[in-house]
Amino acid sequence: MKNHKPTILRIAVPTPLRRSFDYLAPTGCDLTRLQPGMRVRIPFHNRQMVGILLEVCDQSEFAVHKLKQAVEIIDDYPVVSADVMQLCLWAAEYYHHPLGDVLETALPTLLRQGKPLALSQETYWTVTPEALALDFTSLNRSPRQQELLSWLIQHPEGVSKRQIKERDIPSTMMNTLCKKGWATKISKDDILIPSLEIPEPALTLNAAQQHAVTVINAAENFHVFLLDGVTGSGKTEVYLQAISAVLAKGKQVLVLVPEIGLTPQTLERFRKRFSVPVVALHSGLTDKERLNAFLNTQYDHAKIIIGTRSAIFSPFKNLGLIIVDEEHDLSFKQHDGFRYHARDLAIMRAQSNNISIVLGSATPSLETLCRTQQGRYQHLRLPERAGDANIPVFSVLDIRKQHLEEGISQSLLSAMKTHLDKGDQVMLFLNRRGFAPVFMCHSCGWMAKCQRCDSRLTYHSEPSRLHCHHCDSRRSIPKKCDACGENDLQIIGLGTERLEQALQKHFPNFSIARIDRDSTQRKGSMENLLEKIQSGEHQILIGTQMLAKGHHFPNVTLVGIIDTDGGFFSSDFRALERMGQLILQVAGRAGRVSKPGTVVLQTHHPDHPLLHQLLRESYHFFATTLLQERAQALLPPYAFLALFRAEAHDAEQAHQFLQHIKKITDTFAEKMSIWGPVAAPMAKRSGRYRMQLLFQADQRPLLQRYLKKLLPEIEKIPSKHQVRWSLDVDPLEMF
DNA sequence: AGCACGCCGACT
DNA sequence: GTCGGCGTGCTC
Repeated sequence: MKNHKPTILRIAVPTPLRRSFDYLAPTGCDLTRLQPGMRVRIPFHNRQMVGILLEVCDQSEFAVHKLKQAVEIIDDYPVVSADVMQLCLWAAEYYHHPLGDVLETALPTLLRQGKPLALSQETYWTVTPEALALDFTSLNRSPRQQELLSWLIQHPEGVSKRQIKERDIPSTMMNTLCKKGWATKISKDDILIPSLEIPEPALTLNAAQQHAVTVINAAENFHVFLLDGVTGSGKTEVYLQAISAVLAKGKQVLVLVPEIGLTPQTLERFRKRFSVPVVALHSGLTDKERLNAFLNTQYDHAKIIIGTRSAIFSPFKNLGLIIVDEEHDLSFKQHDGFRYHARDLAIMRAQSNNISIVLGSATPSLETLCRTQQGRYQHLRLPERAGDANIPVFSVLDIRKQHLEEGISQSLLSAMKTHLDKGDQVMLFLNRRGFAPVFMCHSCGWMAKCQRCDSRLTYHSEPSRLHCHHCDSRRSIPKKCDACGENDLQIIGLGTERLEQALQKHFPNFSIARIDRDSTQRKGSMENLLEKIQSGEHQILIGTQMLAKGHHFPNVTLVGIIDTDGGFFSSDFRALERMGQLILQVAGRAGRVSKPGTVVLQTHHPDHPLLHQLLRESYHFFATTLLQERAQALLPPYAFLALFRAEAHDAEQAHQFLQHIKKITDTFAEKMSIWGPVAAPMAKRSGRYRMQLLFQADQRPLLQRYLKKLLPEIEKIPSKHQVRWSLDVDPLEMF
C-alpha cells in the first residue's frame, strides 16, 4: 500500500471560533482537483455548513478516527481566488478576527449558502424582427403602444423588468406586444450596466492634473499616491484619465467610494466616458444581483467596479488599479463584527498585486498625510480650481453676547435675506436632528432621559414624541414632570426641526427643504428632495451630516454653519480633525464660478488658532498643527491602538472581564501602555453597561505580537460567555 | 454564535 | 405530571 495516510481537509468554518476544522475527504472525491478556496459542505455540530478549503494535508492535531467526513466539494474551481485568500488571511491575522467570518464577508450571500456558481438569468424584452419589418404607420396601435415600440427599437440589447417598471409600463402591455408577435422575451444576466455607445471626450487638464495623470500612469509597480485637491480641483478627471490608461491595457479597475458617494450621477460619469461594462456594488442590490456582480468581475466581463467598503473583496481576474475616493471618510471602516478598514486593505491588496493605488481627498486623514510626509506615499497636489468652480469666502461670526433667534444670529439672518432676495439659495448646516435635544422641568430640574441608555431623549415635533437616538426607544411627551408632577416643562436647545419651524416664520415667502434621517426615511424621498432643490423649488436648505457629502448645489451662494464649536471640547482626540474636514466638506457643497459661495461660521471661539489656520491658511496648515499635537501626545498616527470593548447587563461583569484581560498581560515580558478598564463615553447603551480597555504602542509589530499572545488566553476566560466583547484594531471612534 | 442538554418552578 | 426558563458546554 503506497497511500495509506489519510487525506485531511483543513477547513475554515463561519463561526466565531478562532481556529480551523479538519475533515476527511468525501467518498469518491478526485483529490487531484482539490484547491484552496473551494467551498466544502460539511457536517458541523448538528447541522450542515459551508466552509472554505484552506489546505489538504495528511495529519491532524485532532484524533483522526474522530474526524467527520465532508459531504461534498461544491466547486470546480476556487470561489476564493489566491489573492483574495491572501488578503483574508492577512486581515484575519491583523484584526484578530476569526478567518471563517472574514472569508464569509468576502462572498456574496448566495455563495455562502452553498448555491452554485452560475450567473442567474433575468427576463428581458426585445422587439422581434417581424415587428421591425412591418410598416410602422399602417398598424393599428394606441399611442402608448407606439411609444413603447419605438422605445424597444431604440434598445436592441433588450430592456429589463426594472427598466420597464421605471417607465411605469404595466406588464400586461408587454404581454400584449408578445401575443401580437411584436416583442419577445429573452434571458440574460442583468448586472452589467451597458456602456453607452458614444463616450464623452476627456477634459483638458491643467498643469497639476496633467502631472498627476502622467505620474500615476508611469508607475508600473506598487505605488501609493495621495491625490490631494480641494473640492472642485478636478480629482475625478484625474481618476478618469488614469482609469483610461489601465483599461487600454485590458485591465480592471476598482473604485472604492464612501457609503453615501455612490450616486447615479457618479455612475453616469463613468458610463459616459468609457465604453466598457461597469458594475456598481452598493447596499441596494438583491442577493441575485450581488452574485452576478461577483461572477462578472471574476470572469473579467466587468472592467470597472465601483463600490463601497466590501467591494475590496471582489474577485478580480485582472486588477490593474485601485482608487479610494474621499479616503478620509469614516464609512470605510466597518464598525461592528469584522472591523476592517477598506482603505487599508486596499493598500495591502495593491501591494500584493504589485499595482498602484490612488487615495483621493480634499481633506486627507492625518494617517495618510503622515505617511506621505514620511515619503511612503507620493503626494500629488491639485492646488488650482479647475473649470466651473469657486473659491468660497469664509466669514467667522462671533456670536458671543449676540441675541440669537432660535440659534441664529441677526447677522446671519440678514445675510440670508440678502442672498434669498437675489434669488439665490441658502444652506444651513446643523448636525442635530429632531426639534430639541433637551426636555426639562423648570420647577425641579428633571430631564427626560432614556431608560436604557445614558442619554437624554430628543424632543421631536413631527411626529410629536421623545426619542432616544442611541437605542431608538420612544415615549409620548409627558404633560407633567415625571419627578415633581408640575407642568412647567420646557423645550431647550436646537435641532433641525426647530430651525425649520423658526425660519419658516422668519421667511414666510420662501420654501424650506430639510434633509436629515427623519425627513429622508422613505425610499426615494432623498432623491425627490434633491431634485426639488436643484429645480429651485426650495430656496432654504437645512441639513445634518447627510447634506455635507456627495452633493453639489450650484445655486447655493450662502452656507451657514450654525454650531461650529462641536469639535473643540470633545473627549475624542480625533474630534478636531473631523471638525476641520466637515467644515471644508460643507463649504465645498456650494457655488460655482459665476456665483461664488460665502460660508458663515457661527462660533463662540472666533479667535481659536486652529479655526484660523483652517480658514485663513489651509487644511494643510491646520493638519500639520494637529499632527504635531498627536506626535507630542503619542497618539495615532504616531502610535498604534487596539481597543477591547465589553458590555454586559451587569456593569461589574464587564469590568471584571476587562480586568482579567489586563491581568493576563502582567505576565508578558514586553510592556506597553494600557488604559482602563474605564466606562465607555456612553456608559450604558440599549440596557447594557459598556467598559473599555485601550492598548497603546509606539510600534505596530509590538502591538500585534501582544494581541497574538493575548487572544488565545482570552478564549480561556470562563466568564467570556457572560459578556459581549470585541477587539477593535486601529479604532476610529471611541464610543 | 448557534444549538442542544440539563435541571428546577408554574401551569393546562 | 409537563412546558419552558436560560446556565453550561461543544462544534473537527
